[in-house]
Amino acid sequence: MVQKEPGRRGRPRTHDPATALDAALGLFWQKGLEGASLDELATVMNMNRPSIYLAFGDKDTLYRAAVERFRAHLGVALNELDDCDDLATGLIRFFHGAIRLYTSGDDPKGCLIMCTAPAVALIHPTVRGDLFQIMKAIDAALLRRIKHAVDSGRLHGGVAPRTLAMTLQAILQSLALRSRAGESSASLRRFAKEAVVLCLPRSRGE
Amino acid sequence: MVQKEPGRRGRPRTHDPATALDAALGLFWQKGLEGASLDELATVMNMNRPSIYLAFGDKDTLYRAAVERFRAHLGVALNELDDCDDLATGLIRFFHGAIRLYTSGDDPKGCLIMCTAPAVALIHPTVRGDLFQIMKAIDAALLRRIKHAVDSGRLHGGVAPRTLAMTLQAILQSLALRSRAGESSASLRRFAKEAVVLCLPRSRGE
DNA sequence: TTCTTTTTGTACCATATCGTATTTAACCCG
DNA sequence: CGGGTTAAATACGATATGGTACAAAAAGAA
Repeated sequence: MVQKEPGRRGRPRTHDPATALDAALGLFWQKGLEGASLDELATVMNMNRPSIYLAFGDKDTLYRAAVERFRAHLGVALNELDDCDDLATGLIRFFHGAIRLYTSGDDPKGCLIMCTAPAVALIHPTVRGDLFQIMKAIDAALLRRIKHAVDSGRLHGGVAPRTLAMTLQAILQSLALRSRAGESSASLRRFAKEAVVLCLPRSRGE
Repeated sequence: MVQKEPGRRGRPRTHDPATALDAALGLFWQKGLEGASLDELATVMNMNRPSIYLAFGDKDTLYRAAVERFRAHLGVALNELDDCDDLATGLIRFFHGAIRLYTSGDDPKGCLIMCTAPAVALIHPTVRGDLFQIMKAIDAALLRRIKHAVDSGRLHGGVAPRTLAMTLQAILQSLALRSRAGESSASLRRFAKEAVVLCLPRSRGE
């Protein structure tokens, strides 16, 4: 019904795993790991519970898959930094893209990862491990971009690039938390723009 | 058993409400609102469930009381900023105090508010409102201190104080999330120290 | 002592939850 | 068409949960 792989045996699945995972992601995003029940998940995924278990494993595993998918979205947004010569404008674009994601939909939900994973991090050590790795990966991605700007002479290396990277992620995390708390996207955009100016040492160009 | 107020009628309570609330705070801090069951709460509080309801209301209300108590702790730490003439050293002290709080105990738990409230913010609008108000209050407290430094000529007013205040809270929030994710307190302390240097425009004194 | 008041403690209940055993359906291949 | 294979669908079960009714206890007041 959904797709026809010729060599595929047995009854065909009526769902597309990717869209089903996206639906699960949406519910986890809104309600968190513990707030989303399997019944609700089954509803939004258009699957019954046994099928979920067959396709994705138990609830924790499904949640971790949703987290990984969300992380991939962020990774794509991070790569957009490379499309921009100027680091400052690239960062502003990245932050504004994040704000758009965080405040999309009926009610702003912030970041699935930063807003829902910490709550269960101490109960689910694997989730905590995922969270730690994701933060480190974001640090690394920002650091790579910063070093590139320093090497090409467009950024004064006055402060440790590592500290700058962590501060930029702090801003990203704050955007995530604040949007979930209900702060307006206009306020967040203003903050992001001015925070970049605050944090970036003057580039030689301007 | 705990205290004898002369005019008090009825059977005396065997628990101290303040210490019971602290115990509940500890469990919510570790497991979040949904992860902490009433049975566990009753155990750590040394109360049975009906007594909890009589003293604190339902689970959500108890959680909000724990959040308010934690916020008061942060408020005290924020006031320490006034004890220090130099804003930079005051901020570093404040951040280091927060790190000490976030990484205290057997396993680091981060910030009760920033790490557990966002997960349920969309399900419990009152919690989201509390979260919003708390963020605004922290912004305001930092802003007040920044303006004071500007007025007394110790801080160059190059960037909007409001943006600086929000950026400083972003650092605080990042300390909360990162400590919960398992980052070492040594790394966090280094970050906090260097981030303050990065964010604060040079003061005239140095 | 007896009554009133307030808290404690036990028992209970309706429901929600996660997970699975089992049956039924849909498709490919021979 | 019939056997094999895979997934869907129904049903079930064991347990956990939030919340409360009710009884017992401990104090002051009369």
